[in-house]
Amino acid sequence: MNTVARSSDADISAHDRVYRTLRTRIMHGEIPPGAALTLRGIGKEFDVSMTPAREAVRRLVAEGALFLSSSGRVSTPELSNDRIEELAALRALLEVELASRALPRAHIALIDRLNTINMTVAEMVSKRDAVGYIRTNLEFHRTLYLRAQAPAMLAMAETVWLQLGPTMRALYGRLRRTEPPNNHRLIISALKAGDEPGLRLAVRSDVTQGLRLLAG
Amino acid sequence: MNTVARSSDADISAHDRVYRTLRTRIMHGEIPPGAALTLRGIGKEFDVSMTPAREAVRRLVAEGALFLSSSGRVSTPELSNDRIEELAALRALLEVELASRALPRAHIALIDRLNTINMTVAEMVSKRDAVGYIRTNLEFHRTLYLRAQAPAMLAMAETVWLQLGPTMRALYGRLRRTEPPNNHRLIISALKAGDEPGLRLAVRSDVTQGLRLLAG
DNA sequence: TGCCCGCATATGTGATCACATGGGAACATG
DNA sequence: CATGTTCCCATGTGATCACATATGCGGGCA
Repeated sequence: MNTVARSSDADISAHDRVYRTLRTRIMHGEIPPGAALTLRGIGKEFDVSMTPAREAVRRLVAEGALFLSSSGRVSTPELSNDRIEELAALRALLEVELASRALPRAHIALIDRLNTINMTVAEMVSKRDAVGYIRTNLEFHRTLYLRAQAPAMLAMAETVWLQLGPTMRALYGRLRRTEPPNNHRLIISALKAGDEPGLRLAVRSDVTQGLRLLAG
Repeated sequence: MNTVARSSDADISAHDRVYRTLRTRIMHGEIPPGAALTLRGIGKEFDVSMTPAREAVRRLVAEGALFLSSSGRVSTPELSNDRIEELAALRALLEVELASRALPRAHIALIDRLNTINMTVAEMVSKRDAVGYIRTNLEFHRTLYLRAQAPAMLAMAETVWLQLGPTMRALYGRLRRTEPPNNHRLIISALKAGDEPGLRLAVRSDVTQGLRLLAG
């Protein structure tokens, strides 16, 4: 089977399909930290040869989504506390700016959509669905930041999410909280009121809260 | 020649050698915007097959250093003004934070090194050596930011430098200025004085100045 | 029983090949 | 001379193979 870019499968290249699927899995916390991946295993799962599997893995390594050992083996990263704190600081830096830029463009339709997404987030929390929570929580943030019209900045924020994916699964998995997200309501309120300082504070709190309780 | 990881060449893998070389070229502005690259051409230059060339290129595309057309051809990016402004804003955001974190650790030895580097920067400016200027200017910034002990943040800043590499070459090439970098002296002064607000302002000015004069 | 050594194999790396396709030059046409 | 068309080849994609080596397991030895 030497078929290249077959017109089924939406005309997408093989390595891109593999890349996108793995990226989503990692970002949403579907893979725990430290899990090993093999090129032949990936190839077998996606029914492709090692070549596209290698390209997808290389790309994910470049984005910090996967860790490459000195012998070339790949696995999801196991982040140190220092690294987690640094990534949290990066989230704060980037996302506060993104929210601030989105504020003047945040009309009522956006706020409605954020409210709807936030209800799904609360549902995931009550169901203790860690992966669902991470996915909808990121959807909440991305929906807001898309309004900032700053694609490079959003891409950087998503890269940070990607790096934190497996760790977030581990953290929220052991967290066991049931309260719906209070900071999200603060974000929506600040958007409604056009309150920029309040928005910056709410985003910063939302982004850094879950990562503070590590310390072990 | 099927030799894998031959012990000469510092035991570094072929794709890594290609990657590092291309990355440095791009970041230092040795390649103009819109220049096309081919896998076979890269392979021929580095005396490797297409495989490591592809991996290196993929990685650089993932970092935004190269642009991948819809048909798979790769070239250095030609950035829009909006994109340049956004990347400048990212530089400001990240590098102000890095400088601020480096400030409490900036002892006299560091300031001496920065002064030395800055003399080389001035020399490059007087020689109108665009590539040399970009290289030493980035060395100035990296030397300072290394003190921040924030590797993820520094990596992000370097990714932004990488994306701006070819564009910086084009901008400074048409700039033709001869004044030595004044903002660098302001940065050093603020470091000596332990003046954090002054440092933040100086870094922000230094980072955003050269990119303001585009507007066409 | 615990530890170390060796071997089999799983795994990554790089080369090479077959193939589809897009880009650009050469040519034709108005 | 300008513009559209055709065709060839340069180029990217993916599969497969050969090879070096790290990993991990099993057996032997203290």
